[in-house]
Amino acid sequence: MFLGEFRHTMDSKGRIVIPSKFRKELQQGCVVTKGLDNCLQVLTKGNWLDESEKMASLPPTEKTSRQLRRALFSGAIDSKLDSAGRIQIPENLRKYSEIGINDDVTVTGSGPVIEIWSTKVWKKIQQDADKAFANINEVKG
Amino acid sequence: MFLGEFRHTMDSKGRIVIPSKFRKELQQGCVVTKGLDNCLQVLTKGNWLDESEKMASLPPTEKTSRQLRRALFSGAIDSKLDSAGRIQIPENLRKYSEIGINDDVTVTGSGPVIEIWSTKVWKKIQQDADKAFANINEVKG
DNA sequence: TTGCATAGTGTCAGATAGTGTCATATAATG
DNA sequence: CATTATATGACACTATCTGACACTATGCAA
Repeated sequence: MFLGEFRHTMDSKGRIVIPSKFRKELQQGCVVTKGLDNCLQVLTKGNWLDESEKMASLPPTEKTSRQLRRALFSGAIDSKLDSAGRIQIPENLRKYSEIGINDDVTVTGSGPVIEIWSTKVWKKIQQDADKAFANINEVKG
Repeated sequence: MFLGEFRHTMDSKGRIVIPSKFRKELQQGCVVTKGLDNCLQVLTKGNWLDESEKMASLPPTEKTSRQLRRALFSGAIDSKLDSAGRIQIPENLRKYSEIGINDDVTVTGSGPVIEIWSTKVWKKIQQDADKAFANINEVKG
């Protein structure tokens, strides 16, 4: 279970530090994939296998299932922490998440997965989320 | 399991570099065939046997399955990586995939298979794929 | 058959991207 | 406050990619 919010930066070689609290669970390797709203997700090997098995079993003759498979697998990368607790983010995922070299990054624990955000994007998302949350409470009274 | 997305080019002799992460699994030789949606597929010997058995077992009375089978078998070549990790793409497959000499190529991991795309085609496909992926996650989430 | 043209193969070297390690700075902990 | 752990920048090192080029094989024409 991953919890919390952490500020980091992407180094000049495209690497991001994973907060030390998260490292133990990822020691056996992890998979980085595209998440919604331009974030990246980091999954443990176990979680990834569950996800991907669903996809692999879809019939390849169906166009949409082919598409799903492509999106999932091409947007994923199998990785591991280096000795300093960092992971390398490949170019296509940097682009997808709008995280450039030396940019600020927010890493959040989100239950079973870790999410990585460009801090710029994160702030915006969080404002929206707060707003929605406030509205719900108003309605409920 | 093949994962990720890589940019390369087809060299002046019709060869394509296979990303280093994929090479280990292909060391024992590989099979290149026509894939759906104008891509080429690269399979390990083992996966090729599985796939081709599946195809062979499709009912030959169905017209589309006959067509699939013909495309799959007639378009297939068995190949191996050269010392620089490249494979030679024969003319008929270059034509099928719309990859010309010196063109940009995108190589994607798609689970059990590797797909090779003209980058031009891939960009289109990827948009669709990402959309399908986003939709399914919205519903789930 | 011989010579020529074309396609494919093997090898190499420079450029670049990725990886590993270390030292310092900063933050967390007792 | 002292001590430890963590984060980040720097740098050297390695692997990979790419383009070049020479060599081989094949087919075609003279």
